[in-house]
Amino acid sequence: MKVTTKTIYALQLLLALADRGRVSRAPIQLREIAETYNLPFKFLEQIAIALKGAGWIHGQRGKEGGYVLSVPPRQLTLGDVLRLLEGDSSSKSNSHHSPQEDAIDAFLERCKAAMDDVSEHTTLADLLDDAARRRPADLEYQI
Amino acid sequence: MKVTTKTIYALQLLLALADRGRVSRAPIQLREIAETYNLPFKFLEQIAIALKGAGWIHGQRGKEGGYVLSVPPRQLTLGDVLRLLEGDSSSKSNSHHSPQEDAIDAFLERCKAAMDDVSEHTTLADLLDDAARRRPADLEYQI
DNA sequence: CAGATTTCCTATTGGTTTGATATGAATGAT
DNA sequence: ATCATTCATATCAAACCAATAGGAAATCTG
Repeated sequence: MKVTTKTIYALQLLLALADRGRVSRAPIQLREIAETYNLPFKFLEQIAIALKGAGWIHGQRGKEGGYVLSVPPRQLTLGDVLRLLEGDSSSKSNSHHSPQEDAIDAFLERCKAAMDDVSEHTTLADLLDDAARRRPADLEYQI
Repeated sequence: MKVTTKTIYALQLLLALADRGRVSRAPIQLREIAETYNLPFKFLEQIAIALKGAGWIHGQRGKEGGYVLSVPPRQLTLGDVLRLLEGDSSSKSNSHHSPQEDAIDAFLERCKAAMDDVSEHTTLADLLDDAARRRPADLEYQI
């Protein structure tokens, strides 16, 4: 029902990397992203590691290091991101099955399915496009 | 993303009251519901008070007291229940509006809207029917 | 009226999650 | 070598969650 700020930050990070990746292939430092978007650097670090674990970004260590998106933005669905960061939530382990509980579970499952239908059909590229659309035209050239 | 057990219990309570309400108009005690469905009594009490506050159930105090559903099951949507128990979550107060954040917010809003579309169109009566459908036929007559 | 019973109300507790910071090791560019 | 950066853990405070506790208020029965 409620999405954590960790997930929001992750999306912002992915957005930033995708945005920069359109222009240059040079790695981008977390420190810079944290500053430009006003995000807690150390927290971002943890999130970046998680994203790296999923194989979506590549981290280059050392000086001049940073992160690069390692997946085409059109190929990464926001459902993927939500699933990674919001836990699996598929606690099918409840062995008690009263008809009432089953009906409730089924209802909640339908809610989740409706949400998934949106998130699985929205890609990072879509999000990037939407952000660009919301950016005033005269800022398009500040890149 | 994750629904609390409080909400689950609330739905079970409403289901129980709706089920009993089809037969008799006598109030049903929380103690009994807690026992038959194996729910923590004191916790149920709090939930019942919340549901009463929303005007969906009526509480009768004293001996032979209990709770009665005070709303037609077909009129109470599960969206109503979710909204009451899962907080409002409409934290539109964020005055910082980078295009990126806006795009992310819009995406999450679309997810929520998809969920709401299901929950607002599912009523307690639907849930009751579904539970009855899942109940073996030979238990229909145990009432 | 007296007593029993049930809802109503508020506080508190233990445990988990969340958001964030701290510290330092590993690694790579120059 | 040096420095900057990712990588990896550990820790912390605050918030939230599930549940319990204790009693006040109301209402039925006798």
